[in-house]
Amino acid sequence: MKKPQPPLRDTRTAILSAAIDILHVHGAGALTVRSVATAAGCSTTGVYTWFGGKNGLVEAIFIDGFQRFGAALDATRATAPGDHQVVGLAHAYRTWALANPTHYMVMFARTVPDFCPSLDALVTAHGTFQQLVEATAAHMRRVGDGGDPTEVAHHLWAAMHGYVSLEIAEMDMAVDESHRTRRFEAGLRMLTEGVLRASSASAAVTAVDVAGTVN
Amino acid sequence: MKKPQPPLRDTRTAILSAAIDILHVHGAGALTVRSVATAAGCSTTGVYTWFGGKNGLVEAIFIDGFQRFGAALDATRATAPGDHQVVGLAHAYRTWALANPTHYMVMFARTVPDFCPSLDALVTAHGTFQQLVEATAAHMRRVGDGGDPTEVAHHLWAAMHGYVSLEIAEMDMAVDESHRTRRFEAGLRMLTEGVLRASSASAAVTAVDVAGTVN
DNA sequence: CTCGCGGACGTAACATTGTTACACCGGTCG
DNA sequence: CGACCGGTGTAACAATGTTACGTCCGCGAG
Repeated sequence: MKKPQPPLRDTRTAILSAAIDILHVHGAGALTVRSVATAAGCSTTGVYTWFGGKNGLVEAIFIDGFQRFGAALDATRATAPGDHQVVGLAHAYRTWALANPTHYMVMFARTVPDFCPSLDALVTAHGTFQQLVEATAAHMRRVGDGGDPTEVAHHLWAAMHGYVSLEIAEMDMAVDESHRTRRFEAGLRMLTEGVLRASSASAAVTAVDVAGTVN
Repeated sequence: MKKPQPPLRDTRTAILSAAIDILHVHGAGALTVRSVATAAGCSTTGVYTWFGGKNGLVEAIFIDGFQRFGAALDATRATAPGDHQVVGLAHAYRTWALANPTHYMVMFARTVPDFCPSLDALVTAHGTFQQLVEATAAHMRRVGDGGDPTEVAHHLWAAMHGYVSLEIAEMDMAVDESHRTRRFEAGLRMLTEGVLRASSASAAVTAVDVAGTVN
């Protein structure tokens, strides 16, 4: 089979990076096929030859976002392998999301109306999530918690996503940035302490009797 | 000043309800001025006379959503005034959000690209949030917690929003609905117990020393 | 009663956006 | 050399948000 891929894919990467630039600078509303094409130095056809359309481009943005996101989390895990790896990961999570709010929203909030991530894209997202699971598992092992790390990581993820996405949507009525940071850290502390405190509690996470709590 | 408003605003309500119907049934991507106008039985001009454009219409949807959301939460608070009012409120929160996912996303996730809620809209949203604050305050009073109810309510809100919005975006890899429900309830239980447990903890929420937790 | 005015409305146009059809061009292989 | 095939650009088409303009109706002034 011929040369695997001559530098033809350069236009593909040019288009993708131009799209991500536009998304970061001007928001999802400015992410038009024409603006991306002109920024990439080609015509609109290029978007269709390399991505099949706008949805394909958004999916590439989605996947690329999770790769960058995962890389940022990975870097944090590598440089801060101490006791508070989960806490460091959470801070990296929030830092990346607040530094790339539009990208984060494309990944988590379906900012582009008619876009639905494919299975491949969801697999990439799942891989990023696994980092949180691993860090959580290490943390729980260190503390002697016998619960299910995946489930605990889901709780952590949901909480981090809640704080961060409310913050991005400017729906938390916090006065200033430092207040938001303190709130996030306080919630994070409560969570980690609460999750780790009782092994029985996190064991009950996977099979909890529910009936009594509703009313 | 003449009659305040003769039934002229009927077209306004017709347009708004048609828009909400379309949003609920076909999603935010199908929310076009033309489709709304035809569904409401008028021309596209009506949207501009009554809402000033698509952004105005989306803002009306935003406000109406928070009013309905607040009414649902209010109803729950009225019918379940027992000990677990916060828990009941959380369930009502999740139930409403999962029953109206596209509406919820317009309200919290900026699904419509170039829409930014005005100050009035944010005031309405804040009013809905106050219900959560009041229920939290009552709960904390009952348990003797001396922390700041507003801050605690923010933590609860962020967590609920995290679970629910991940669920709506199909980003939580839960097998089935009951698993998601159990997860939500387990997280909610952890949260309420954790928040209430130590008054000192929730007092520290408002002024927590941070420096040591980052690394 | 007539006239004029102003608000609500519809028709039709315009700019923008996603998408597609078609022609071109350069390399590769028979 | 000629045919094919993939990447590219131009130009068109349908849909959408928006606006200009004309129309109709109700109401108050003269």
